[in-house]
Amino acid sequence: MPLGRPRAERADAKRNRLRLLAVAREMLAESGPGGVTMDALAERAGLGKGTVFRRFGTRAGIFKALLEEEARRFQELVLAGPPPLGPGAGPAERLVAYGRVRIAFLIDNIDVARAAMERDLGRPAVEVDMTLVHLRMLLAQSGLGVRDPESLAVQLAAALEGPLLLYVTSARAVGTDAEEAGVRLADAWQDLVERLFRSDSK
Amino acid sequence: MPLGRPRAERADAKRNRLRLLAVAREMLAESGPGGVTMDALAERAGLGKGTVFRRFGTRAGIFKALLEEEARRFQELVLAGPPPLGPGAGPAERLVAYGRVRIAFLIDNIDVARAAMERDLGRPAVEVDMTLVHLRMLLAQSGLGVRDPESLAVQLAAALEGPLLLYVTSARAVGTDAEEAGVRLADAWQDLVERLFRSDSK
DNA sequence: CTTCTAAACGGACTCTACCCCGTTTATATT
DNA sequence: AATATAAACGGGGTAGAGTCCGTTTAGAAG
Repeated sequence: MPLGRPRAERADAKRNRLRLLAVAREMLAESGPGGVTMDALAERAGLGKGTVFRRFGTRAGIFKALLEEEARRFQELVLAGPPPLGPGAGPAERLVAYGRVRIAFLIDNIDVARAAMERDLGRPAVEVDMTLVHLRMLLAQSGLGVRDPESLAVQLAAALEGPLLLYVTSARAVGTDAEEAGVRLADAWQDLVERLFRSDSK
Repeated sequence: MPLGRPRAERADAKRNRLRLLAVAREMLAESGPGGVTMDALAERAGLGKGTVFRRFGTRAGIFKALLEEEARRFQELVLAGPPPLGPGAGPAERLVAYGRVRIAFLIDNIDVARAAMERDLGRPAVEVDMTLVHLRMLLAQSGLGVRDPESLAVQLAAALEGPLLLYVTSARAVGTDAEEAGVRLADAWQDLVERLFRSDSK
């Protein structure tokens, strides 16, 4: 009497989902995010357009899904890998390490990340939540006497991801810039975190 | 021999620009951002669609323009109004005050702000730049030994505006939430700024 | 093996942002 | 006033996201 769960994903549904993601990755590699249109994706995957939308809800949904695949890998490092990224180091150190890796990740996938937000602001998706959850945890462990840790986590998440998504990209016309901008942001992030922790001389 | 400037805005162009903004405000009031379509706007203003696009470049451009009108008013308060928002108070105090007012502003105009970004990420527009410029200035005055003030300003700007644009809105289905979320964010912002300044015991 | 039903499928349809380019007009110049 | 020209205008055309709903199918139950 399986009433609890909403019944497992049907086999054909799963097959098609994976196929669509694979094809999307191909198209992405060939012609960038702009080249991935819903029609083209459907046709090239040999499926109907309706199917694509039921599976991913929206165009941005496809990019979110792609991003999550990537992110899962590195989430494991965060949860169970070696310090300072994984457990074992102090909160401040881990925050800095997480920021550095996260920034690198976003720069590598900046096109996809931007496409994942487009036309779909306000639905942070699992993607962003990952950062949020992690920051929350580290802040809780930190022993800082924060008045509202939840809000601070939100702000720090925005400080970490926002600049990449909003600013760096616009200057991307230059090209190699992104690399350098990433380094600067990472350093600034470290500076910010350290100041935050230094302020608590308790 | 006026070669320097690109020749002033033509009279008819200006008239139409103002008319379009006025009509857009009307439509916004009547049916929200979703109700403002380019076709409808053009028709109701008695102009061609092409004109709308030449004037504002993109749909988001219209909302940016509306936002700027609003923002100009309060920018004056920042630059020349009474402390702590205006000059006269210390940098930390002014940062806190700016954040509070800015958050209130964004909450009041959250629909428009979101519409101004939609489909147009990566072009922060004058809107965001305002915050950036102001933060940069206050940080410079602060005497904090920041390694890279520019990057920190970017991060703080994101911390201030990002949460509104990304999180609050998604939970807006609830309704009255926004009000309360704004207060929490403002308090958290104050906390963040104060910690930042406290850390520098120079 | 047959039946049944929820879920998946497909593709025509709609709705809009945005482009293009031939036509019109404001304004500077003579 | 006549002329020249850069800018503005209009609105039909294109493309792509997202919706709808009738049809098909997986897979559970008997």
